Amino acid sequence: MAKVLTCRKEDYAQWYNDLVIKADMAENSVVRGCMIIKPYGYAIWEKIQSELDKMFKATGHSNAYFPLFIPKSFFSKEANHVEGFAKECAVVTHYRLKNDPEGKGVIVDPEAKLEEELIIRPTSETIIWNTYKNWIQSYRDLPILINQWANVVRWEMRPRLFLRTTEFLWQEGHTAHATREEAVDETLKMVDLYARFAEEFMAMPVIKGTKTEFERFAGAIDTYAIEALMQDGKALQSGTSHFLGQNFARAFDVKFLDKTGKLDLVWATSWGVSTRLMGALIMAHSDDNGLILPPRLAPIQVVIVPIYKGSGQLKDIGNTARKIRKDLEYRNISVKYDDRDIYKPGWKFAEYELKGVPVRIAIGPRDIENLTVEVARRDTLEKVTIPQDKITDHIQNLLTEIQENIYNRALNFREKNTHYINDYEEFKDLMEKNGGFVLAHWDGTSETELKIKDETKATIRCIPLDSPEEEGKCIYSGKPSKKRVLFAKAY
RNA sequence: CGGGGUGUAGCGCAGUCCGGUAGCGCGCGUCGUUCGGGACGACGAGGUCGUGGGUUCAAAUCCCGCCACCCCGACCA
Repeated sequence: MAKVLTCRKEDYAQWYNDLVIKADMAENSVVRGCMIIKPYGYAIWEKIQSELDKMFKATGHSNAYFPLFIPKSFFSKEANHVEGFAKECAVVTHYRLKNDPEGKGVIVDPEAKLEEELIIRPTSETIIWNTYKNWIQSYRDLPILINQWANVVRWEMRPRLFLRTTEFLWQEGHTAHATREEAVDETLKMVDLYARFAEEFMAMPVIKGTKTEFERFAGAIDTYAIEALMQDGKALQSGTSHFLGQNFARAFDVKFLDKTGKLDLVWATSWGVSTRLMGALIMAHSDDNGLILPPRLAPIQVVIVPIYKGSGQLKDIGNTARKIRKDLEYRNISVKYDDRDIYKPGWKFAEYELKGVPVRIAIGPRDIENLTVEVARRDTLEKVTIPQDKITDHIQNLLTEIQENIYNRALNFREKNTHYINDYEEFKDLMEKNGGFVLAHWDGTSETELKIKDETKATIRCIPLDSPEEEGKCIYSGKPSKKRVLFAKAY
């Protein structure tokens, strides 16, 4: 088969780039760092959105929409928050263009300067808390459980398709609560929800944990995250949920009267996942032939390819194909029958493998004669011949099996690449060679964390929630430690 | 911002050293033969050579300036 992708072994980053483009998911735009999400890529994002949205609603959240522009002054209200985002904000200073008097196209009209600059949201805490101030007076107004689907802009130094783009799509939940406990519960509930989504829909095992002070969200008391291991041994932070304490309520003066008539600041959380999940999905499962999509997120779950000579054969095959499609669609399986005459079967096989379609059915004259079809699965590339009257059940079971198989494969990979390390030399050696997850003891100081980062490029991805209490010594400083933390090189 | 590289047809590139008709592969269009793992033939369309200046009879090619993009680092969902 003709190679369209760079091999993973040869150059993992190049393989990723090739795949995103060749599978027709996205391309770079004329604006540096901003991508064009193409229909096939967007269809996957829509599946992600749709499933998450159902989960948010099932946990009591509603969608709303807040503005793209945020007054500059809002960013000075929460000190840590501005420090975290100031370096990467796009700023709107003018609101009008005019023809260049010297005839060189258009220029920014200097007379149309804004009194106060507007910041294109890098995240919406500030404008949302400024709004919540007007919505909240009493404990009866709480909780507020809102999510928004939006685009945000962060002026990153080095963009990569899906993984780190200047503009990206995401959802951001922003909730307001009467008590600390309730807000903490919400934070945990949402990180659990993300983990469940990653594992059940993306077939991607994740580790839940809290971030260290150094890695924490700007303005948060606690940041919880899900971390996944990619095939090149690097970690990808795939979702975060922040307990914001009363920081934003304090910054925007959002108070409420409790049942006893006492005035108190409101407790906050925020949580989000972004189009970065697309990158995670690609890197968690795919191979040198292309994308491998989990059936639960694949826009096309089954493709039917006819193999024929002449229009007579195509007609018989078409009738069989359409009947199979109808039976599968009846069970809510999405099916594409590709009878385009401009491409040969071999071309189509390669194309749908590149695009990660979980199951392919091929029907040729041989099958018409024998009342069979050929079924190929994308995850293992295995092909079997199945009687036509068994096909619907077979496909339905196969989709479930593929979903489980790619999850287990990713889980096995992670287990093989998760190491318990007690020796710093061993740690350095591992980070240099294979990467992967390392569980090691840490003395809890940012100083040690930073030194390890400088020396090995590995960072503390999280302090895993399920990490057991255990007496140990910090891998770097030798000071006592009670818990292992998760180290990895990260995206 | 530091280091490296690249701008030539939709895409990938050669041509630049040594100035002289702008080329190759893929893709695209028409027609025909094909079709169980990326088919083949014939004909055809398509380029301000990133940009501004300079040298020259003549510039993709030499000289000077500018711009853009990519890769490696610091930043990051």
